[in-house]
Amino acid sequence: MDTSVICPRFESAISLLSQRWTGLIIYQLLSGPQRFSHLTEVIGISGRLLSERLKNLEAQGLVTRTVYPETPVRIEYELTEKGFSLKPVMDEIQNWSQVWIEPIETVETK
Amino acid sequence: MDTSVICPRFESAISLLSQRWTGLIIYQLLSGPQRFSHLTEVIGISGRLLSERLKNLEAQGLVTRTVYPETPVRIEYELTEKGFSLKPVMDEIQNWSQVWIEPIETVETK
DNA sequence: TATAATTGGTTACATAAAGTAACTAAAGAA
DNA sequence: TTCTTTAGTTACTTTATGTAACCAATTATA
Repeated sequence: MDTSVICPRFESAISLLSQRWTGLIIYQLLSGPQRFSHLTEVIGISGRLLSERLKNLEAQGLVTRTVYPETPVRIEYELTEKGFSLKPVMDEIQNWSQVWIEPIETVETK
Repeated sequence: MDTSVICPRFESAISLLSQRWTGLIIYQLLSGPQRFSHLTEVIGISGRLLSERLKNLEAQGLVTRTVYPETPVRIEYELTEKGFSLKPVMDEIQNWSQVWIEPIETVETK
């Protein structure tokens, strides 16, 4: 009987990316620090879940949260080195999608 | 106001990988055709969900299902070219995990 | 002074997805 | 006939996600 198990580190990494929205958030932050409200608009995620995901990502050291006490307050989320180093992963997903996903797949008119 | 939207093809690809277990199933099948029961054991997924995921993957052209009418019946799941071409994505996730994930990861995604 | 506007959230509740365990079909073996 | 094996399915519980209303802090406006 084959008792081999999938590499725990790989499993941990993929469980991170398997969480809904997390991949998109990281992908979006690759283009630079962004505010909470901007992320909700661009990604199409609710405040509730974005808040939860960003807290997780912060706790895992992928994202930093910076408060700028302006008026109104500005809070920016930015990838750490750990977070930014997922760029090659995102690039490969991008490459794959350009080759294998139809352009008109899942295009909605809201 | 910034009306830019994330690339629909990328979004489609990442929504595929964001589905729980899907990434692990593809990763596991990269090492060759495998049977239903073997996948459940190695991945640690229930029959119910594995069945559902494999149907999805087949419908999306990532996996093929082959019946060998032996005794007992043998059914093998195998990546198509489309499925196998996700290898570079998996490789990059693997690379990242080796660098950034602790061998004994204690951070939970709650 | 009271009201409004803006950002960055949180709360409460409904719905969808995932986890669990028992069950089934088919087909040959005992 | 009953048992075993593979490959699932069904019924039910628990968890995650979607939705919309609400809140706190801060400053501008009537």
